[in-house]
Amino acid sequence: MSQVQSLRIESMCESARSHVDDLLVLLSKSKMLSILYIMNCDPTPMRFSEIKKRVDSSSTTVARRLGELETNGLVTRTAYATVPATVEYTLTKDAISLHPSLKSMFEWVLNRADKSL
Amino acid sequence: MSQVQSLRIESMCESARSHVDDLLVLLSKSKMLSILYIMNCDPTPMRFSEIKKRVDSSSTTVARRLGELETNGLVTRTAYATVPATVEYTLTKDAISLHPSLKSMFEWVLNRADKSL
DNA sequence: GGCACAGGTTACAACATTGTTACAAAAGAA
DNA sequence: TTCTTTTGTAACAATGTTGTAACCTGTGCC
Repeated sequence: MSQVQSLRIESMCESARSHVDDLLVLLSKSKMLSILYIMNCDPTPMRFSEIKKRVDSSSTTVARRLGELETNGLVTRTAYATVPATVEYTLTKDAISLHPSLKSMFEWVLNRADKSL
Repeated sequence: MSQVQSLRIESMCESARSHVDDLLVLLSKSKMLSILYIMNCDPTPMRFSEIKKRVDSSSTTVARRLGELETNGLVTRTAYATVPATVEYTLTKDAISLHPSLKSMFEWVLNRADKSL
């Protein structure tokens, strides 16, 4: 293999690794796993206030997380021109496909939390 | 149900919820999922330097993460009086039981990272 | 007009986390 | 004696993240 090819492949791997890292950083942000889990458990469009109530965090943080999820194509945001405003968030297919992992991870967490009581 | 009972149960739930939150905070710390995944994929005792190399982070952060994992009963640390010092880290049974979730989560991440190239 | 509501945004101060640098211990090799 | 190695720790400055408080929109209701 030429040095050029080798370098190109290496840089591809670098790029792939950085994408992986980006995703892990995204998933590791505070409340992110909770938001995904909550939305996955109740797979109907969910309103901002409902999500905020369930994850128990500030508007700022919830808005930030939802924005990041939207940017990364994991949720879609739909605003309705009602009064007062209604906004619904829905998980995309990609996010839904994460559900099995998320579910078993939360089962592990719940199980462990139980034991430590 | 008496008010006392109701309060007790409520406080138990509060306590359980806080344990869940603590675990999620732990798992959401930087490099934590990577460390658990790396160690789970190669389920033999792993040395500090090997972990550090594979997660590609500073000694400080790796040491902090491993310390937190040990505190939470997810890894055991064994030091050998060789020269220079040798220290091996092993996942506990509890951490190993997280492997299926972790594995499918990483598959999802890798899959998504691939697509975004 | 003034208030309420949902769903945010902005600015900012407080707090948390990170990597860097320097250091340490222990003993064998040069 | 000094160098090397592994596995860290301590201090600290830089950076990142959080919640709070204030504010905004648009409109129906009193």
